[in-house]
Amino acid sequence: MLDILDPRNIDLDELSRIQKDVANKVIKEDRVSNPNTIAGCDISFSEEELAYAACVSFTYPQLEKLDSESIKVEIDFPYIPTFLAFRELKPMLRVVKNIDADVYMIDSQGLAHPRRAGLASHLGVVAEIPTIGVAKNRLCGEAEEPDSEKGSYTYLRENEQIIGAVVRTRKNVNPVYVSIGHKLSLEKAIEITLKTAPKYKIPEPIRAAHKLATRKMKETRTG
DNA sequence: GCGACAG
DNA sequence: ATCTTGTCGC
Repeated sequence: MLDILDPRNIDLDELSRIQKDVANKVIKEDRVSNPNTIAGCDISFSEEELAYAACVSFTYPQLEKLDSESIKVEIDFPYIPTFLAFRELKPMLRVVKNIDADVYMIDSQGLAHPRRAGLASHLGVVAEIPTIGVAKNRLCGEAEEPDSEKGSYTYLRENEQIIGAVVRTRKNVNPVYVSIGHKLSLEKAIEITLKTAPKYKIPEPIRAAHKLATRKMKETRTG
């Protein structure tokens, strides 16, 4: 029996071609002038093949909660660095479809990816929505350490090109990795990231989505 | 060949 | 990502 979760049974060259195609379709300029609503998306995993995807929207820049949605999803692809989209794209698409917002913040890289097609960009291109990639860790590129004050940032570079920014959303706390997802400039992405993180390192929309997904997952485990 | 490697 | 209590620091 073929194990679909076994990385050895996957044609990574073919998936790389898909990612390069996605990268060519990414729009790096602002197609949203003044966003009034921002949503965050995330997924929580329980077992290998079961997870919960959540999306929560807020007013911007006031950050008042507007709407939320969470769904149970089947996972049919393993976690392989640089191929995260093939594991989380479908669940994200389903949950994003139910929540309306001007901009979507995704817990992953956007252009700050070896083939410039991280999950945030992939989702943006496929769903045709403005997205921002906000990751807790670096995938590729190099950058200097930003100042420890909140709001400071440095650019993440790879081969002389700026692919993202290392942003300090909280004083003396590890920075987040921000990059263009789709239909928004890097400057706008950084601005939105900072404005949606008034208190914690992780921007409120993503934080709320993560908490909702995790809560739903644990409710199913217990009850 | 070796190390790095979003979630 | 997830498994987990207390604990150090602003």
